[in-house]
Order: sequence, then structure tokens, then C-alpha cells
Amino acid sequence: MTEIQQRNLTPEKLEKAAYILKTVAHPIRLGIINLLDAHEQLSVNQIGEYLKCEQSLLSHHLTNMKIKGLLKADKQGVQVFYSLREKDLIKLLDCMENCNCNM
Amino acid sequence: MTEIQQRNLTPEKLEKAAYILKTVAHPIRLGIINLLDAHEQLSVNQIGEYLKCEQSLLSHHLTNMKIKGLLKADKQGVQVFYSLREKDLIKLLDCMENCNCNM
DNA sequence: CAAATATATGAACATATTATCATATAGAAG
DNA sequence: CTTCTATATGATAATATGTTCATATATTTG
Repeated sequence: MTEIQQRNLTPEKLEKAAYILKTVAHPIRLGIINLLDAHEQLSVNQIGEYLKCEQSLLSHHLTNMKIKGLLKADKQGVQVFYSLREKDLIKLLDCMENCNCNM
Repeated sequence: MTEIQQRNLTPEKLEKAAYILKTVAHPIRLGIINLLDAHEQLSVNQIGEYLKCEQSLLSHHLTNMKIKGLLKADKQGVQVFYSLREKDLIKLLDCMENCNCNM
């Protein structure tokens, strides 16, 4: 109660961090991030094939991630190409891979 | 569909990573991790005072994090001192602080 | 042993998240 | 203009998560 914390994590920052982590904390969405790290941009169809994910469900996830600022979408004709807006998100994956968190 | 992914993230790893991230993705639980990074070990009461969190709710969160292997508990008399089992979890916080994810 | 304190637990409830399904829209091609 | 393909959307259903409250347990102290 008297000591000082190392990190400068205000309650607001904790909220924000939790919000982002929550957006990321789902196997499909992690899969999307992983793919878009390796591919720069992919269409919904391509992502669906990679992840073996049904179109509607995938679309919901993509829309969600876009709304929350994690992805950007580029419509080209009928297709929509998604890419990472926050490249740094990948660091989370590296982090998860490198840490000993039972992985 | 023909290219090779950089990362070695199998579906199982994605599941596991999502599972851990989900366990972490909550303001109170991030607060706990942050505290336990700075303090080595703290009693439930101490954590509750820091985080202004009601005892029962906090206890639920702590128990949950313990079950999922993120924390360890050390009972000393009436008190229970919690500490991080996975020190590496802290990297997630660093990661969140350093990345531009709207923080 | 009674009382006080620290923590845990379980049920009930509220809320949020995820998945599914049916349907809509928009562009391309015939 | 009809059909086909790619994607989005909205409603619903299924499931999971977070919170609260009342109560239990264990330990310490008088």
C-alpha cells in the first residue's frame, strides 16, 4: 500500500488493455492475426479457406475486429481484402509463443 | 493457400493462446498481474485494497486465475498470499504498453 | 469455546460472447 | 435483367462470463 508500482497502468489503461486483449482472445481471431501477419492482405474467402471457417461466422469476426480498430478492409470489386491495422498486435503472438504460459 | 506461415501456430496453440489471453483479458485480472509483478506476493486483502475490489469478487478472480495456472497461492495462517506462477505474463503487459494498440 | 478476521464457495442473476441460419446487398458475367 | 459469387447483416439461440449475496470454513485471539 505504500510502495510504488513499476508500471504506469492507470485504471483506464487496464480497461483499454483488457478491451484489446478480449478482442484478440479467440482462436479464430488469433488465427486471422497470424495469417495477416504472414500475408499483408487477404480476402474473406482466402482467410476462410486457411482457417476452415464458415463465411458468416468469419465475416462477423472480421467486422468486429475492424470496428475495434484492429483490422482495415479494402474493397476491390466483390472481394474485401483485410489487413492488420495494428502491426504491433503480432507482438502479442510472439509474446505468447515465447512465454512459458503452458504453451 | 500455397505460401508457408512464418509462425508455428497450430490450431491447438491458437486455442491455448486464446485461453490464456482470455484469462488475462479483464481489468481486474490485469490489475492483479500488474500488482504481482511489482510485489512478488500479496494477500487477498492487500490486493483488494489496491484494486478497490470487493472480497468475494476478488476471490473468484484469484481462484480462477489459480485454477488456470496463472497464479499460485501460499496460505500462511488465515491469510493467503498470491503470486505469479508465470512471470512471463508480465511481458503481455509490456507488450500492451509498448504497442500502439490505441493505448 | 466464543468472537473476530481472512478467505472461499455456491447459487442466482445479469450480461456478454459466440455460433447459426436465413436473408440482404453489391458487383461481375452472361 | 437474370444469375452467380463474395461478403455482410440481423435475429435468434446457445453458451460463457462476471457480479452479487448469503453463507461456509479456517485461523487466531481472548
